[in-house]
Amino acid sequence: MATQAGAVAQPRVPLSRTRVLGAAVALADEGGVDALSMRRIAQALGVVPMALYKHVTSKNELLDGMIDVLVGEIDPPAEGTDWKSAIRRRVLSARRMLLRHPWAPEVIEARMKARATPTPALLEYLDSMVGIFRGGGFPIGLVHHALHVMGSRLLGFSQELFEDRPGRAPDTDALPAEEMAARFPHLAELAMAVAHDPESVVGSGCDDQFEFEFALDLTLDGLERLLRNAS
Amino acid sequence: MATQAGAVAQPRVPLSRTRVLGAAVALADEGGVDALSMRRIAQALGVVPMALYKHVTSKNELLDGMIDVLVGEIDPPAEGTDWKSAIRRRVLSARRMLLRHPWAPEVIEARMKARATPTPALLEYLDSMVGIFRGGGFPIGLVHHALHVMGSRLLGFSQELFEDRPGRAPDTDALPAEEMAARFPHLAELAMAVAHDPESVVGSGCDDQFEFEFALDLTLDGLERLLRNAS
DNA sequence: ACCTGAACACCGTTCAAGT
DNA sequence: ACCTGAACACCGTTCAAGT
Repeated sequence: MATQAGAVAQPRVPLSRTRVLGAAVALADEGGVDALSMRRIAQALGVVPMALYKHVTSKNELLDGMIDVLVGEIDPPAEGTDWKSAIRRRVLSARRMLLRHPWAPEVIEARMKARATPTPALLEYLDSMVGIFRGGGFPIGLVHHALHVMGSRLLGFSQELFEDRPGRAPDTDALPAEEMAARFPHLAELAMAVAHDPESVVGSGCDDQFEFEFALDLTLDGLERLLRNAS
Repeated sequence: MATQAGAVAQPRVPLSRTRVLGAAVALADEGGVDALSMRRIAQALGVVPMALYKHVTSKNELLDGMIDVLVGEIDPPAEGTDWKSAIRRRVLSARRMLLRHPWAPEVIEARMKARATPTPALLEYLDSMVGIFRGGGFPIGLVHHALHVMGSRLLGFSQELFEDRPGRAPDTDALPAEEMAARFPHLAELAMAVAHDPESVVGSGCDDQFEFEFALDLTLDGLERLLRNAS
């Protein structure tokens, strides 16, 4: 059957920056950041690798774009609440986004180290966060401190060293449990206590969501105290 | 001039795991994590690439080893002080280590996501930190919370989104200053205030060391308050 | 038994040749 | 003018051939 000349060679949906970034995010969600390559993104889109460079100038710029896609997934600030619950809600929304994209902290860390300035969407997000603090009566100098205190928690992650990593293969250098307990007695005691804590989720060891909110609230309470002393 | 057969072909200092890790850390210190490749480490050591695999089973295992080298640079815990200043000193020592190796957070983040367990040296470090909290009278459950609250600050970094990055080339997508100020009014106000703050270091914008300690102390004060309420 | 060169299966990106 | 195949300069790691 004959088709209109030229039409058959084109992809059904024309390539666009949005489609490239979408495919990249999907690839990273599936296979982690190691699975992300220009060639594989192209393959997923049914396109020759060089075609991507029309919509993205380099892999680094692609990573920046992916960060902005993620920041776009964070809920806009709530209207008509106090600063504390507005910040709290927003941070928890950022955290939900992050749980969908576990590769994000690593990419954000890497790109932030390389860039002179956060990406545009990140600037917008930070600007709005600063606006919430200001609206809550924070003097500008205290806002500055607050940003440092919140650190990466503003984006929903706290760079845990000890995350639950279910389903991961045991490390090749892992020690037997008894030897672990002998060498790291305090960690062993901690693991024991957490495992028997009725508050924590059964099987998973510790309730990450609870702990995240606990740390977030401690931080916010500290800032609230500073605000009271300042005014 | 004749030399003893075989002697001339050997490197003056025989290769060892320590030498491999040392060369890798030095390479990362110089050129960042992107400059780190097995081939380049081998070149720096005057050795064929495959020779490294005698002392290191893979690049990932090399990265783990590098992390342990860094953790080894953190000062041992101070004796005979209260928990608060012991933790504080140790964290500030970790931060000094980190300032010598700016690539560390990215590598730690990446490896921690990939491994089931922190590296052995990191476990030792965390165990000792837990020991300090315990020695200070913290109930084990509160130690658990404390670790989550401290998060990455235990290792001296707080994953700042807005670090000073002097000497970095301006981003290709950077906006002119006036447009920046218009689009991000709250950040502009903040930048202005920080620039005029007599407390901050001239030229650098904000005093990172001061802000780090400020955030650290706020966190430690929060934990101290929890401890008082618990006992 | 040890060591290592060549090879394999990838990368990101340039560039010139095609339409 | 646009698109793209081949090529370039790299990767980490396997493996077989050398000693």
